[in-house]
Amino acid sequence: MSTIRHALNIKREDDFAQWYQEVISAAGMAEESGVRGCMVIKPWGWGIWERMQHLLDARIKAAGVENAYFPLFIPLGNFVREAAHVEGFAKEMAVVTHHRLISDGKGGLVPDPEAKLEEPLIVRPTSETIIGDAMSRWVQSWRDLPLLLNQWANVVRWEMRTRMFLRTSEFLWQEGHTAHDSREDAMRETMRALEMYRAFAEEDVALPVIAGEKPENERFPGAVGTWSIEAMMQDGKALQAGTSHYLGTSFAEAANIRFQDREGGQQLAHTTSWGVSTRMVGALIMTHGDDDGLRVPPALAPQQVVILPMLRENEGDAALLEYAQALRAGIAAQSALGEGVRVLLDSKPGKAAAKRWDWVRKGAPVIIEIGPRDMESGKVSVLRRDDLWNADGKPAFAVLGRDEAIAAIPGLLAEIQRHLFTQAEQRRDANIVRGIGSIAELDAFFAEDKRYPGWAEVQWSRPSGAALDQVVEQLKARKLTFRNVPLDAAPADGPCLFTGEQAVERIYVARAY
RNA sequence: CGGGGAGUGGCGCAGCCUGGUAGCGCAUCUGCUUUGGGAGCAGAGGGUCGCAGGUUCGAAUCCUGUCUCCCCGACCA
Repeated sequence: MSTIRHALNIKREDDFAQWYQEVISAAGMAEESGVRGCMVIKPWGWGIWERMQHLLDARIKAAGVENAYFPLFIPLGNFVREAAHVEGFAKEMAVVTHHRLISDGKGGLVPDPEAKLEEPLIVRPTSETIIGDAMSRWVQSWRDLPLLLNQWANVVRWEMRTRMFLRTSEFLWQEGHTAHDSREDAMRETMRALEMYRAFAEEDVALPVIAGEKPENERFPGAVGTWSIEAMMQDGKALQAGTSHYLGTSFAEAANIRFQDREGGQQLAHTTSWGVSTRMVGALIMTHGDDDGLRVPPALAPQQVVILPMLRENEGDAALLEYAQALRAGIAAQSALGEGVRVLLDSKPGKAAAKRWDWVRKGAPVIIEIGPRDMESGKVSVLRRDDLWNADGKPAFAVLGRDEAIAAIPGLLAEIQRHLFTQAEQRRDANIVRGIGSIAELDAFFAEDKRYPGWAEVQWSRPSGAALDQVVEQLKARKLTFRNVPLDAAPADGPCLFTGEQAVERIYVARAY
């Protein structure tokens, strides 16, 4: 019944996976690189990641954490010291074995057998070991603690199955690494990072998340405890959007991070690590994207307002451009969401009506079109990307006076930011089921033909070891996973869904990326 | 890494079975027309058919290998 002609050729409900790729391509975010699992991030995708970096970096620094940079290559011997950690990553490691190429005599190049490295270098999959090595030198006394470090870097994990932004062989992230003089202080930092991620996701990415503890089987290799923020995508699947780990003293033991305490004794430091990656861009797409492309929350939009003058390639253009430039200057002088408004006057050749759809696909929050008639009457036509269509299937332009529009921009951007969040939050909350009392009810909720199964919050007795493995197998047979134990859940008040014993807490069950 | 599918101008595809020096739509460029909204008509440019071998007088097409992508599993942020 819809007369809307969407900006994309594929709808979410027809093929969510294809739609996801179409958004990335149509919005000019990234493309294939020819190297397995690696992507070229194009300016619009990079601009969004840069905004994420900027906002998250400010939060990291505000917590007193300092940025540093550690090498991409890690000596193999350095890496092997923490057993569980190594076992977790060994099967997906890229290894450098040579430092020179020679001609193969057939016009090609091969690694020079004479130039074999004595000790292979691994390409970092994460930097606990190499940062731990530095920490062991930097930490001598209790006065050196806490040591709070972060680095922005690329890492490589040789993944079997890759998807742009969600799981690439090389990805970009920040990894925080901290060392503390006590379990309590390290735990405080672990939870601080988790809360920082929750605030970043919800306030900046407009991504509603559930912060909680991962079950034992989902812990980071070598960690004592792992916490995550989990977000629901538009196909109902869960996506882990950030993690924070309390590593206990095992990494300190492996790297020999010891300090002299106030009484003169030697103690092992307690360490943490926490990270958010380019995967967050994938979360943004699958949360805010629609059948017209991406919708970028204003806080993350490289350009928040795009002005499109309706140029005619005639003598009237100069006056129209002047009118548009005055609008641009007026908007640029405004502040929204705590920063100067980022506004672009797109005066490249081409019809405004055609260029409009490019910016719709990119998801610029506000698009303003100006024609000669607008100019004559001192008006502009404003289009909100988060609310694109009128009931009649036409773009929902609002015609405002130019000064009126300039004054309205800060409030409009804040409203779009809020609207994207509440829209996602309502969709998520509408698709969480509580009070599931049996496996049969769980199966019914996740029935195959249901397009949008969402999540189930169930009560459980927190089994461990083999008992947990058994439950995990039960879920795996249903393509389900445990997500996390939410920090703010109601106390358990019934039997465990899996063991029948008294439940001790609530945990989310969902399909996951 | 196992099973399935696919790589042909920027994008989407046809041609392959039955070998004979490449085609369509969109996009691009030029001209004319149009001009408050995703323009119309005409013309033009652009591809050694993923890569490497092989069969053949001749390979996008047949054979072998290899790389990359997509879907489903196993694995993982």
